[in-house]
Amino acid sequence: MDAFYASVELLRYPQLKGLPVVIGGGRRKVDEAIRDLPEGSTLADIPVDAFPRLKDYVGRGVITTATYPARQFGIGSAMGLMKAAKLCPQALILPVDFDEYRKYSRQFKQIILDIAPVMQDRGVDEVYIDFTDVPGGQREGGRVLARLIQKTIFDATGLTCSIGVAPNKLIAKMASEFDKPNGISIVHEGDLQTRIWPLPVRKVNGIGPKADEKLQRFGLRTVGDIAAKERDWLIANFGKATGAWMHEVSWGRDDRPVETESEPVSMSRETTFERNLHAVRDRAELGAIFTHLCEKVAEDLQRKGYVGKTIGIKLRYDDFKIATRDQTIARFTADGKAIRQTAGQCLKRVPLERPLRLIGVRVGALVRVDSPEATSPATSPTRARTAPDAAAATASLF
DNA sequence: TCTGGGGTCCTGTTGCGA
DNA sequence: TCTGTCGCAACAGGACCC
Repeated sequence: MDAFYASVELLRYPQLKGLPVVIGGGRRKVDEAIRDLPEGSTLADIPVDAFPRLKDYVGRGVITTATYPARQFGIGSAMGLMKAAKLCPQALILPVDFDEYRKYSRQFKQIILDIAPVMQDRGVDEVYIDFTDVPGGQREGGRVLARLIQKTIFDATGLTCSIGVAPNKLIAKMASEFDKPNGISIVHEGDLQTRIWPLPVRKVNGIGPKADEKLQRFGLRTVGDIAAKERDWLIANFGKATGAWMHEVSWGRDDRPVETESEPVSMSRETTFERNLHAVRDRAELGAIFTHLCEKVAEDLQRKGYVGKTIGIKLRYDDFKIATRDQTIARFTADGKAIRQTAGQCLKRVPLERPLRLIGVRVGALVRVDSPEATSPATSPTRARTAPDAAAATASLF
């Protein structure tokens, strides 16, 4: 298989070109900051001076994405806004406009589908493409097709797009980062030693901060360092699955196909509060938020045509520790009240002494509402396992 | 100084029935 | 009847990604 990995650059406000800009923050907060901007103006025609600066932003939130000039200051995705403000106080801050992103995302994917129909959706701005069977796909090692895709997307949307071409998804994704933004990188099997092995291990999709840290402890800094280790050594130190996976990855091997369709496994809604809330003191407020989240998940399920039967909750305490509880019920549901009821049961099994900063509701084990399972008679009640922390329940607080 | 929201997948533990 | 063990499903947590 030959794979493309394409990602579009969604920051596209021309007047902001070359400036340090971050997108992020609580939507509400940033909206407040730009409330006084000219009526009816879209972000694209707002003058640079009108945008708020990071130094003027106060409150919780993280960076969703940042322009390359902003990255020069050390700013990156998922960084707290307060920290980013220290690094580059003059950076402009824009609200996250997911509706807008989704619109462009659909366009970008449709264009690719029209050209190369074997496409895997990887989120709002990224896709994998198997172009093995695309007529002319092999010309100049894929470069001709990549250029066509870039040009078509740019003409239709004004978005630039970085593309990696390689024998598999793993390498294609890494290749796409070689020449950002708006680049095309082609990596052949024989380029493994020269182009992949020198990369830091963190560049591998699937090696995050934790795995990186552990690898560093063993003195493994680059992909090549991993490749130099025996497979058995990796398995002994990282576990059977992870160790074997690391070995394969470091040798550039990846046989995952490009998956053109997938069904969702779960849907959830969660929210971080403006200030920490306490289960007792802020009971009414929390209860209202909790119910609202259940209704939102129910709406999402109904709108998308799914029902689920594993209901779960998630709490994040003030110390950032997370607790989750879930429970599988006998019948599939997409009903807000049913979700609320089971989620409430889950809540009784979790400690509620500490202040909370986030609460979330999740529905998993999804099937399509029109599938046979969805309407089949209730399965025998799941074994009620005694909750080990049932004693921690602080009465029925919600 | 802090750290969003929506997901997926994996791992270890535990309880249950065969 | 008692006990061990094995596999499965459910659950909790955590890593990771966009």
